Amino acid sequence: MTRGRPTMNDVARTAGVSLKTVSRVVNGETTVDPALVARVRAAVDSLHYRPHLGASMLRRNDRRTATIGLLLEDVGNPFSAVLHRAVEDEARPRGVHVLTGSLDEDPERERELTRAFARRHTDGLILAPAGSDQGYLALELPPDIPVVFVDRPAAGFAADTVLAGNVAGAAEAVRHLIGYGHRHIAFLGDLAGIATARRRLRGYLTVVDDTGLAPTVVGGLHDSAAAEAATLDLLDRAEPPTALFTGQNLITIGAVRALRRRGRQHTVALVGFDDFPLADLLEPGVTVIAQDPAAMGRAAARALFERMDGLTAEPREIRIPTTLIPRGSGEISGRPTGSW
Amino acid sequence: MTRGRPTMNDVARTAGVSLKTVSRVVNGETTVDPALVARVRAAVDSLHYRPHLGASMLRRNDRRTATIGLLLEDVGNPFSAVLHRAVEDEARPRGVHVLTGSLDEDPERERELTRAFARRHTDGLILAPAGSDQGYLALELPPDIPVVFVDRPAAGFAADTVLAGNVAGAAEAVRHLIGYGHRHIAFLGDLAGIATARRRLRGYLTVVDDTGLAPTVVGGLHDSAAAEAATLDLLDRAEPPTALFTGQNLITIGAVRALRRRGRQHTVALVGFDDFPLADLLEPGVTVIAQDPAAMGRAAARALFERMDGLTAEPREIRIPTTLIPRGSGEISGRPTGSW
DNA sequence: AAATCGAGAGACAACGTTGTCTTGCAGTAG
DNA sequence: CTACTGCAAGACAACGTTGTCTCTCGATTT
Repeated sequence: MTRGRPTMNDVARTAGVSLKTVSRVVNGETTVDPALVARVRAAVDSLHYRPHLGASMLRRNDRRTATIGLLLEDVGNPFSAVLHRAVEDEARPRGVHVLTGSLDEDPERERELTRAFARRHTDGLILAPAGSDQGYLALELPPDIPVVFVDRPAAGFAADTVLAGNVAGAAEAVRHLIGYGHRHIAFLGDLAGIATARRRLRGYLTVVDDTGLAPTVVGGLHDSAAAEAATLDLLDRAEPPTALFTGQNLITIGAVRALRRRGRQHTVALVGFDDFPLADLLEPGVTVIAQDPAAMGRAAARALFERMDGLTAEPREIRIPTTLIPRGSGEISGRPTGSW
Repeated sequence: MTRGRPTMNDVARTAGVSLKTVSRVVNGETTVDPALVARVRAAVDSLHYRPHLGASMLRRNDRRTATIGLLLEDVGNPFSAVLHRAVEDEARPRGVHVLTGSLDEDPERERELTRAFARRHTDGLILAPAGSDQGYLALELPPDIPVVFVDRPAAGFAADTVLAGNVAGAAEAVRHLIGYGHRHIAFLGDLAGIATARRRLRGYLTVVDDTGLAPTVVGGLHDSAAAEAATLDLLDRAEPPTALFTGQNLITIGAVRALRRRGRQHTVALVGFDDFPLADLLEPGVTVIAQDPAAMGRAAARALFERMDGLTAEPREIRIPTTLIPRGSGEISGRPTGSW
């Protein structure tokens, strides 16, 4: 009674009723004498009683914690942050809260956090896989808690998956550049271990092959500095590409920096995968294949809640289309100036 | 046994030992016969048993949930996102997980989420207040769960507070502009209800007053579009300001857009409060007073953990200094060209 | 007026785990 | 050979709540 926070028992004693009656009042059951309801309410207020969700959920039949887990690459990066926010907005009206974690491309951390969330009995899990195999989920997660993959496909575990149109978006970017007369288009991409990076490369290669062009691929770029160096290297070659397609946000920014340093930002075309703030304010504006992280988060959350509500159907693959936003850098002509 | 997930009891039955022995093994107690430990381990593996953290924490003496709450303005905006990430990084080595929520400047939502987290028994709470009074915390939160305020000061509730040097940073910005010869410096600020906005205004007013200049203040700007309109209005006046000091990220971007539309980006100086990505790649680069959201998150998390570890001391105010980063826009001279 | 019914309120067990106490058994001292 | 010590392992209660069952008492039925 004088220890920690007050319990239902303390309230019952104060109100002079039984424990169970307090429980009924707190849970809004209607079969309680209004006079007793008032006494209980008064006791609750005077003691500042708050129900203990953990104890309640232990005893309840449905065993819901009203919590979901959300594991992203890095909650601090803009893409993940916007996706996170969209998930929160879907969860809010359902009274569900979100436990978050950043994986930093670390498969071990992915497994570790998955296990931690399972111990906490989150009701569901939205995961942007870092590792290449999610087979462990069958062991770590009890069979009744649903999973939705987002941004990246999973392997070894079947579940709803929400993806951007990576192959299609990349193909569109390359076709766009070809439309402006480019014949030598270089691709700068992220680590080959990342599934989305591979898909974007595939989109590039397909179009380049179909058009009979020669591919130029630089991979393994994971940050802005590496991308800048790689771009400088490309530009300094004997036969530099006339256009760049960058596979990711930070790579795009590194490429912009490199183009500036060589004063080539108005002569070498650039299309980047993934939009970023202020892309329109640069000189020239940066043409991008925009993903829609908010739509991805919404779709993932909705799919998860459908599963939590008992939907049993074949795992679905939900594709969120990308949009090409022309802003100038992608509309630089590839035909030699005054060549005819 | 055949229902839901396996419990310690199921493991005990499978291993042929008592429930308590399983508990001891799971908790790594050393007073168990190695042979039994092995039997229990095997049973755990074969059943995929995972301990139920909720039940455990209900019974345990320390009653820790190893969860903290983090309530920010909007987990999707870059400032909050980076701060969130820093908190996660401090929490990770302690095995603590983070429940997040966005307040969207809504005091009611602040209170609602605070209450929700209290029911979940988070061990601590980091809060960027949306409302103007946090007196309710004394009622909603049990006395033993510590709170740290971040980014904005609280009222009506004493606790550690981590703030950026808002007044000092704003003053530095204005002095910087004055140093470049400006006499007519306009301030564009956020909603007056936001404490940080008021502090930045105060910094501006103090320096302007001390220097004997006349203030020009436009307040109530909360998004980029409003800021752009307000800036256009200022520029179109008979005697437009020669320099702008913008009180926040989105306002700075709106101002950049407006300056471009009037072609004044190289003649009107601009310093913005709060850094943003790519500010260095614009033409001219945008001079900013950079906050350090990562340092703020780290400091808040550290303070919280100290309190959770039992530190009892007067509430502290921790100030994270700002840095002026000159990039061009703030170094445009305010003296009429060729005037002497 | 006696028997029946229904509704409100309490007693009790249970959720899955850990703290405490007790038991049993081997090893040691007297 | 008996009594005592020490330690591993089990029995039992408890954490704060809700599901289920039972009880009481006033109201309705015949």
